[in-house]
Amino acid sequence: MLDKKYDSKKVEEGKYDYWLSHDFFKSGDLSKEPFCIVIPPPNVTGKLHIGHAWDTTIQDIIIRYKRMMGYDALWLPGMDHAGIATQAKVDKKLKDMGYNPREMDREEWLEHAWSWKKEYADSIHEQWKMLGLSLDYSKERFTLDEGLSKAVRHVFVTLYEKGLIYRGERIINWDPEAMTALSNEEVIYKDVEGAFYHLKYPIAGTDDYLEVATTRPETMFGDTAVAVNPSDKRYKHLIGKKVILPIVNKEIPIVGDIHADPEFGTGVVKITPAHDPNDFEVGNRHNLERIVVMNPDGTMNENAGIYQGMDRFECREALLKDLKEQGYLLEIEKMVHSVGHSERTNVMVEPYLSKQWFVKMRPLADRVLENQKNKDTKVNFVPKRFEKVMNHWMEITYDWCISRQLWWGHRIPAWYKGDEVYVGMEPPKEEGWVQDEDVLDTWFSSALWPFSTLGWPEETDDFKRYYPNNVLVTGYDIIPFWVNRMTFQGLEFTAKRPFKDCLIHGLVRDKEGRKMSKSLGNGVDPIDVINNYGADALRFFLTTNSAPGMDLRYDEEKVKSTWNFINKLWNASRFVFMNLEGLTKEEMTFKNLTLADKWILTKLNKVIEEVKKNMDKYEFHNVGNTLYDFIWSDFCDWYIELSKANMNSTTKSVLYQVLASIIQMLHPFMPYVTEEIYQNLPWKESESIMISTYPSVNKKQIFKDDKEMMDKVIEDIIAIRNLKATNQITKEAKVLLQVDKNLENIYTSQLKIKDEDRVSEKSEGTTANYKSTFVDITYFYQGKEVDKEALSKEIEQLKSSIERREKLLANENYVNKAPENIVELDRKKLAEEKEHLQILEEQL
RNA sequence: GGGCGCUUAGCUCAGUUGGUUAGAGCACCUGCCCUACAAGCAGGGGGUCAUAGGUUCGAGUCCUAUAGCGCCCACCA
Repeated sequence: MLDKKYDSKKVEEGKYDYWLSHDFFKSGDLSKEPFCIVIPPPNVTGKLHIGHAWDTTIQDIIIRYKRMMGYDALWLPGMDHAGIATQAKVDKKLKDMGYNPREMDREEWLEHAWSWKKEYADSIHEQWKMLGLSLDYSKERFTLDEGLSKAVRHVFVTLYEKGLIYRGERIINWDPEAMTALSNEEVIYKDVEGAFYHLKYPIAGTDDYLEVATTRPETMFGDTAVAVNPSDKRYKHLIGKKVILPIVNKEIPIVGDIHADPEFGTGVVKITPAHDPNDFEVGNRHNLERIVVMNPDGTMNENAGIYQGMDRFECREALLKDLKEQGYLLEIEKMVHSVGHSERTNVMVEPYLSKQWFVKMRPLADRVLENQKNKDTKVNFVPKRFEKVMNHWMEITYDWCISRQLWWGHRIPAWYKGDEVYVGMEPPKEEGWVQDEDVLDTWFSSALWPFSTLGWPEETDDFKRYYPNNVLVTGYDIIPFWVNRMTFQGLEFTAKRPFKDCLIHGLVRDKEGRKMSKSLGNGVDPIDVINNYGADALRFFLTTNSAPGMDLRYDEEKVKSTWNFINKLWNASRFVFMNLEGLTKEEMTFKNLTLADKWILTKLNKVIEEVKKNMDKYEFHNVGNTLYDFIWSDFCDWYIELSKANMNSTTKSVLYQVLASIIQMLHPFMPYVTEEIYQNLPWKESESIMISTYPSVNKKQIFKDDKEMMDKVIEDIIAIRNLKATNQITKEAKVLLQVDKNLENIYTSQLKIKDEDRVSEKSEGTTANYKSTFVDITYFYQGKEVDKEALSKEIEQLKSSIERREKLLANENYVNKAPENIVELDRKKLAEEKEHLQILEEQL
């Protein structure tokens, strides 16, 4: 028997190990249809946050549902090495321990990184366990595993051979803190207060000068031209002449280039080809020298003359001071402009000329755009609107910088010997080749995740069986980084979409609607929530409180109310068990069903239908609301109350069936408490609820007319209770009750009418009467006259509703154009309203 | 500049191809310890669905415009 109160800790204890030890999470039953989800691999950098809890719970709901629906469900777990993020954390830890990570031997450093990985992987496993995720650990992968590394090399080599990977000197986003290149997606633009510095660049051989406006004066050591627009009348005549670069005292040409916008700034742009992507292009058009003026750590190099060794921002200050003193600084115009910051280290990104590896994106992206036109092979986004996000990215994407100057990652499979380059799966046999020091962008391996985890590039059984994955679940913020890249790599290498559906959810926000962040300190640790309310409450809260694709506010009050719901379910189960004690499968009977039995069974079957429909559409909030309402209002408030007055073996069987179905439908959302209740059923179809069969609609248990009749009886009872409450009719009141014999028990039990209070004719006191199709009830009590005002109000409302409906039905347009069932409903409703009105008027 | 989302009860949110009198949780008011549950039960109040037009027999839902809030992408010498 269950305890009096739901205790999440007690319920959850031991269950996960029980499921694990019985291999319930394992996939591989070849007699069933396969269904596969691969987990978005969390970074091995720290604790899972509440967003992970949301993301993974959605997946667990889907996979548990499919498992109960008879699929061979594989949910493949794994983690991501998370290059920059992990390396930064490991470095910090080493520094705290007193080491200088950059002076360490690469191999030695990697040992530290692997031990870090192990520690955090263990902690992530622990959190998955607490969340109750039914992951098939026998198939767990890590992005740096041998198999996945092989896939990475294979992809690199193949793309290289196809000419879709190349090495070149380009302006890339440089993170001076992590000292590595970044892709565009890893740069976050933020508005910062800066200034437009107007500088005087004297025109050689004259007393005149050009006014150049720049936000980054420290890059002037790399200036190799100034540009004006060829159509700009102010400066046209100067093209071909030279200006003298202040401080440096070097002559550089004035070139005409459309890059210079006459409307912007002064119309004169300094050109620094090694420190700006646009200037790089201008440089290419005019054959300009590229001068790098900074070191990888963001300090100025030898080209900066006396400023060498200063940090880039220090240099700016010092340089401006000198420019001012020498009369070259004309004006400081304050302005807010957006500046790129590193996603990981948050430092300002430096556009930097550097030799890196790139993926040529255009052909890969075009393939995705083409495929998305085919409804049978496209990735189906849920909600649909997110497809636009991917398509737009595919339209505007440019080459992906994939090399990273890090140690933690897949080493680039390229070897150099002098000017020769070799790219291959294995190192070249001959002596003298040196492997590229760099590793690949983390997302390069993540992009292969849906298939590399299944053994690809080998044609493994798993790959053939579980690919494409059925659904990928992730947040909309990850679409550019990951979803897009999986899609083009999937199409390129497997000729298939990586997953059929892509279910997108939003972000978890705090109670005020702010994004959760470390700096605000408003993050919520899912483990704390689990400790306070249980994993089941957290899971149900997360997955039933927002529409697909929308953000979710974390609100502890709602978690509490979820806890209340679970406690309600718990107590309803207790009630059922108290009455079912010893019920065997053989004793189950559905003979002589009462009106109430038929009503709840009909409702149950409607709920099953509704729930399945919404589960299949990933509309989990609808499932949650449907079940909440059914369990609390229909089952607890009505059926259980009704059952108390009529507890026989049929009632017991109905109680059993409804409860069993309820917990099965709730199981994907609340695995622990439903398992606990299931284990306490007097008999059960399977060892665990996890492997039981999901409820299906039983048409024989649908009794439409009885259900409608019962609905009216319920309406009556509510109205009579209302009558009693508004008139303060006490328990002692006498009752004159006329009711159909078959319904008598329902009315007397639900209205708590005792036999001794019943009278057969008019009695003393004030009277209050309620009459309907089924019942005519009069109370005789001590107190004020019935409040006729309320009755009059009700009559008025009814009259206006009747009038509205009559007008509607008199409208030929409506009757002719509206669907018949809608019109029919109005006619029926009108008849009922008229009947009701008559009854009310009699009472007045 | 381009795209997307939101605006519904005091608060947080649902509302799926247009169709009964627009729903829930929390909060609020009244009355109840009735042997599943007081973290509960019974009853109740509360919304001109951001604004203005339009389409339609019928609009919270579709179209157009406007306002406010938020997000993404691009640009920013």
